[in-house]
Amino acid sequence: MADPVPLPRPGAGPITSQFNRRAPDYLAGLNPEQREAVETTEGPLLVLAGAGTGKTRVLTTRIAHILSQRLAWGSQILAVTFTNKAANEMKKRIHELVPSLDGLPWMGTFHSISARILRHHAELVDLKPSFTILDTDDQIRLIKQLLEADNIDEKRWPARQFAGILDAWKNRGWLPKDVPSSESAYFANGRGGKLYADYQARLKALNAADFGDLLLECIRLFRENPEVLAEYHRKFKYMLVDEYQDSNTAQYLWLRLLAQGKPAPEANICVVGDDDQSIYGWRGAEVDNILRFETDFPGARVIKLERNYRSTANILKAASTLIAFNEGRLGKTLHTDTAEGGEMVTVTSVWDSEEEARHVGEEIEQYQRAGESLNSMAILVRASFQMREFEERFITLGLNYRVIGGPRFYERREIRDALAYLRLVAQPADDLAFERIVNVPKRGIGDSTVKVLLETARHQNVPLLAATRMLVETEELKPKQRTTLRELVMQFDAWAARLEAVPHYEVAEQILDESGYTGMWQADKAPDSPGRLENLKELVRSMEEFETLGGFLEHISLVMDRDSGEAEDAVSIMTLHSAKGLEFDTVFLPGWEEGLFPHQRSLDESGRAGLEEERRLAYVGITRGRRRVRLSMAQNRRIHGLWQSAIPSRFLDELPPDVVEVSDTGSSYGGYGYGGGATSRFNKADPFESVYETPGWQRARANQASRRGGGPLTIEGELVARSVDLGGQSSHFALGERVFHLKFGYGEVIQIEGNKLTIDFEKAGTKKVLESFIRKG
DNA sequence: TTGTGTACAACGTAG
DNA sequence: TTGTACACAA
Repeated sequence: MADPVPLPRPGAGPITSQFNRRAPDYLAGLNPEQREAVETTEGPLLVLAGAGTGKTRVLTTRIAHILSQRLAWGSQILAVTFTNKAANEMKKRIHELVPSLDGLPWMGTFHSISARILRHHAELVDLKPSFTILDTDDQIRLIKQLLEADNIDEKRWPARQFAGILDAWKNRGWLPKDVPSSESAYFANGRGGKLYADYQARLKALNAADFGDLLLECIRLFRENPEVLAEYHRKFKYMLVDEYQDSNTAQYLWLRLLAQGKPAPEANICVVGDDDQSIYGWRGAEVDNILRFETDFPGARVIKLERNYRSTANILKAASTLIAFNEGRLGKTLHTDTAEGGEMVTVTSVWDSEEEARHVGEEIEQYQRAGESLNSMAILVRASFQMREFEERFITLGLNYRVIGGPRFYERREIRDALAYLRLVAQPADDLAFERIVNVPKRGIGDSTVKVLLETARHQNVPLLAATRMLVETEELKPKQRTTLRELVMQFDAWAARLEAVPHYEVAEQILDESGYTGMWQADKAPDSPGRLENLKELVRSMEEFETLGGFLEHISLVMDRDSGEAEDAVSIMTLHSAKGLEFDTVFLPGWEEGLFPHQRSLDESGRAGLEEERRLAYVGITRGRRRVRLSMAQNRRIHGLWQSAIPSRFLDELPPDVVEVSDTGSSYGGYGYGGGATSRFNKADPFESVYETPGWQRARANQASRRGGGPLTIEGELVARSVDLGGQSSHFALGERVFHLKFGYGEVIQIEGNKLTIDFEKAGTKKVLESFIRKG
C-alpha cells in the first residue's frame, strides 16, 4: 500500500492547499451521513441516495478525499456513470474541487471506458486498435444486408426489430453461443441465433464494434485473458459507480470482474443509487442489482441519504406523493429543513402543443425580465419529437436555447456523410462508410457498379476499398466508372498520406473540398443547404480540440452532444431520461397526457411494471426543480398528422391537491377542460377508465369489431380506420354536409375515406381529420 | 444511372 | 406530417 502519492503543488489553488490541514474544508459542508459516505473509503459501500440529497457531491468529494488522504493517484480511481451528461458533470465538479490533478481519474460512461480499454487490447478480441464504433444507424444497415443475403423478407422481419433483439441479448451479456434456442426462435423462424453469429463475423471483418460489443468484448477480454484483468485489478484501487440502479446484466458482469481484484468483503467499490429513479428497465437494467449488492459484497456498509437540499417543500411533497403510488419500493422518505413551502406546483391546461410552447415561452421571458438566467431553466419532455415545437417557438421569439440529446448533431445527413469520408481514411476496412460515400456526391456509380464491387470484395475476402483498388486495374468495369473509381482510390491514398504531415482538421477540410462534397451543397439551392455547410464548418472546427483523427472519431461516436456554447445563457431542452442527475431552478414538464406520459408503449409492453417506471420518470422530472415546477397538458395533440384529443395524465391526479395550482389558458371549450368530474380534478373521465380510450384498446376493439364483421364504429383512431375501411360507405356524414370541429370551426365535407374526412373549413382551410372529431353543423 | 411519383410506416427512452 | 422504399420513366 506504500504507493507514491501525489503531493499538492504549493499554491496550486485554495482547495489544494487545504488538503494539508487536519479537518479538511471540503468536508465541512457535509451532513453526518454524507460525511460518512465520503470517509468510508475502504471496503464495499452502498449509498442509497434520494433525489437531491447530494449524491454527486458525495461522489466527487469522495474522490477528492481519496486524493487528499493520498490513498491513490488520480489515475488509480475508476468512476463510472451511465450518461455523458452525468460524466461531464462529474468531471466539471472534480475539476472545481481539485484543480491540479496528478493523473486524471478514469471518469466516463461504461461505454467510453470500455472503448478505452478495448483499444489497448484490441488484438485480443480480434480487432485492430483503430476499430470503428457503429451507431444504431450503421447497425441497421448492416443487418439489412445480412437479411438480404439470407433471403429473409425485410417486410416481415424488420431490421430495426432485430437490432432491438440483438441489443437485448447483448444487454444480458450473451455471446452468440449463449443465446438459448427459445430466444433464437423469436426472429425469422429461429434464424435469430445464426444471424447474430453472422453479424458478429461481419463486425470483425469491418473492424467494428457496436455499442453492446464495447461492454461484451470487454467482458470477453477479461475472462479470456486473466493477466489483462489482473493488470486492471492492480491499476484501479478505488471504484465508484453512479446510478447503480440503472445497471444491466452486462454492466453488472463488467463491474464484478473488475472488482474481483480483492476478496469481495475488501473490495473498494462504492455504488450510489436510488430505486425510485430506476428508469432504464427498457434497456435491460436490473433493479435487483442494487438490492443484491449486499449479497455480492458481504459486509458492505449501507448508508442512506434522505435529506434533500434541492427542492422546496411543495415540490418535494408533490414528488413524494406521486411516487408513493408505486408498489415495490425500498422505501425512503425525503426530508427538507426548509419550513417554507415555496411556490405552488402548477398545472396548466392548454389547447394544443403549439399553445403549450407559446405559453412556456411567455413564462420564460417573464422570468428572464425578472432577472433570472436562462441557464437556470429547463424543459423536460418525455419523447424527443416534443422538442421541435419548443425549438420553433424559441426561434421566432429569439430565445436562446440548447438541445441536449434528441435529434443529434452527428445524426444529420451532412455530418454522417463527412464522417464516412473521415472514417474511411482512418480505417480503410469500413465498408459501411465506403458504401455511403462512393456515390456522394454523385459520381455515376450506381447500384449495379456497387454490386460488382461487393462481389469482388466477397470473393477476394477483402474490404470494399481494397476490392475497388483491384478492380480498377482490370477490364471488368465500364471505362467511365473505372476512371472515376480509380481517381477516388487515389484520392483516399493521398488523404491518408497527408494525414502524416498535416494536422487532421486541415486534412478534413481538404477531403470535403477535394471530394466535391462541399461543392455539392454549395450547388444545392435548397433552403437548408447553407445551414448544412455551416454544420460542416462546425464539424471541422470541433476537430481542432482533438489530438488525432482517431480521438475525434471516438468522441463523435460515443459523445453525441453538440456541446456548442456551454457558456452562453440558454434554456435547456432535453428528455426526462437525459435530465437525470441535473437540477434547475425552474423546470417545465410539458405533455402530461395519457398515452404520451405515461407512454402507451410502456404500458402495452410492460403493464404495471411499465406504468411504475413511467411514474419514476415523472418523479425524476419533478425532483429536477429547485424552486419552480410547471406542468402542462395539451387537450389536443397531432400524431402522424392527425389530431387526437388527449386525456390528462393519471399522474396529474396523483399529485397532492394542496400544493398544486391548476389553471388554463382560456382557450378550452366546454367539457374538455379539467375539473368537471367526480373522480378527477383534470378530466371528466376516470383516470383508470381512460385506458380504454387509448390507441392500444382501440386497436383491440377494432380488431374484435372487424372480426365480427364491422358495424358502425364511433371510436376514434387511425388504426381503426385501416381495419374497417369500407371505402367511405361507413361514414355518418355525407358529402357537402355542414359540420363543426372544435379546433377548426365550421366547414363542409368534401371527401370521405373511411372515417377520415376531408373538410373545407371556413376559417382554417382544407384539412383531413377524423370523423370522431366532427359534429353535425 | 438518375429522377420522380406513390405507398406506407413512423413518434420511445442511452450509449 | 415526414421520411423512406420501391416501381417505373427518361
